[in-house]
Amino acid sequence: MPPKQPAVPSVWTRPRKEREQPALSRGRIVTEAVRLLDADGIDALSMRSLGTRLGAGATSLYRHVASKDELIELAVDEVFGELEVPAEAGPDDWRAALAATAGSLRAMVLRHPWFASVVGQVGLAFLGPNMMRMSDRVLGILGAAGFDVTEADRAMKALVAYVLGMATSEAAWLNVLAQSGQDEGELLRALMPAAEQAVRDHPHLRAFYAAVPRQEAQSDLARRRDEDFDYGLQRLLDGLRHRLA
Amino acid sequence: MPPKQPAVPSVWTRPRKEREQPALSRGRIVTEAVRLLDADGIDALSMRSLGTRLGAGATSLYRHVASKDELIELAVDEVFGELEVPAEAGPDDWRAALAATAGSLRAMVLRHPWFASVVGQVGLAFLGPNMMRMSDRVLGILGAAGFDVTEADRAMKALVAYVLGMATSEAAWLNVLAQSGQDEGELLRALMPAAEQAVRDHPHLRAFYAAVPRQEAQSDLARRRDEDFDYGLQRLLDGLRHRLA
DNA sequence: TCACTCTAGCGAACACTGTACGCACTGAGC
DNA sequence: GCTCAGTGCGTACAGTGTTCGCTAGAGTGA
Repeated sequence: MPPKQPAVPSVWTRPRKEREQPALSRGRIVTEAVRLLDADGIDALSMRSLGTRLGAGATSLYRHVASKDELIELAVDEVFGELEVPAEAGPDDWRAALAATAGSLRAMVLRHPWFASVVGQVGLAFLGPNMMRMSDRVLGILGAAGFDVTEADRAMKALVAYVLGMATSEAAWLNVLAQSGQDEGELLRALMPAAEQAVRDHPHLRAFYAAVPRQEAQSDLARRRDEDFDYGLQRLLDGLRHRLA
Repeated sequence: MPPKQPAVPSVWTRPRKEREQPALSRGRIVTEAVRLLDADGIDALSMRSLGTRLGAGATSLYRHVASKDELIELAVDEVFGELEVPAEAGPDDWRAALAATAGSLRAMVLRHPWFASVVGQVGLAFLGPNMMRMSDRVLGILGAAGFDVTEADRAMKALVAYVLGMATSEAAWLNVLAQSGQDEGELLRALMPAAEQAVRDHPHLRAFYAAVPRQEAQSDLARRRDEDFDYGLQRLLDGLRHRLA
């Protein structure tokens, strides 16, 4: 047994585990889970690893969280809190407002690459408060643009599906990239021979591969991804505008 | 200890494991994996459960497959083999061809609901032969429609992103539905009170909820999903056509 | 026929996983 | 002081993916 604490503990010699508040809480757990996921990816998240990060045992977490699946749902909604959606828009700037929303959503996914690997499991069936807030705003923007209720809902679903689909595949590529430990250009060049081999019997794919420049700086690769994303987004917005006219 | 086998085994009492051919093969493993996934979902797929289904031990699989992740990638590409893409199309029917492709892709995902939960992990970084075949054809259709190489690639990415995003969220909902064991209408009605509660502070969401009919037959629910999917698809195709004009 | 190599399959083992259960402790209210 | 609810944790269980070294048989060449 260690000796008893002095009656008046100094700031330097206070008990290591200062039990100020309940110490563990849903909020703290979820925040730390997101931190862990961001840093080390989905495979690194285990109840034990998260517990030790919080200075707690693994099973203590279950007092605040029903299961690992629920924890992940909470982490997903936590991340949705970062989303920036214009509070409202008029019939003239709905397009800009939606584009900004889409950009913010994509950036959110790319900031948290693990998001891609769980979005399919948790689906959007789980309706966290943050996600509801953003849905409501997007519906508002579309309503102000002139869409009726059910069409606004469909337009929103389409936008979200496009952005998540696009960002998901980007994030999956970034995950591969991170695990390879290589530079993006290096990795691309390393994969090139296999790709050229596989593409031999596919004329259109081959034509595309032939057209893409062989050596590109990192910034060019990133810009190309931005353009890829923007292209489809603009086509979808064009289609929606055409619907209004 | 069970008694030894008789010296001359009859047809009825021959060793259970008749070793005809190599018995295990990459192909057989992948096919059975897809069957298992379709029947019992992603959580039911373990190397041991798959092994026993094939009348083999878990570790035997590793002679034919490098890891569980690789197995899943193979299963994904196997499923891509079901995709039906028109071999070619002219400048007048590219839109119909793309719509058919999109429908086939969506149907494929819904036939294999586990697909949604792995598509984010494996991404589209993995380029299996079946997926390359379909990419090549889609690029061909878009090229014939009048898009240049890089724009065709962007259009294809957008289409696939939209369809997968949409189908993924549908499949996730279907997964929840299947696990609940309830009828879709029942489950919706069961969730309604919580949804109305959560929606209280969100006027636009509330308006949408108010507009959706309370009691719908299963066929109506399915038709509504089809329409949701079609709406975004048509908007995207509109945007692409507008780009050509 | 023998000896040799090669390979598919397997059993045991390892390091982990998510989670159920019951005990220990703490602080609040009476 | 006593009770009681709530918080944390140690142990345990059933299961995971994967490694390693063994076995039994097929194929090959002499």
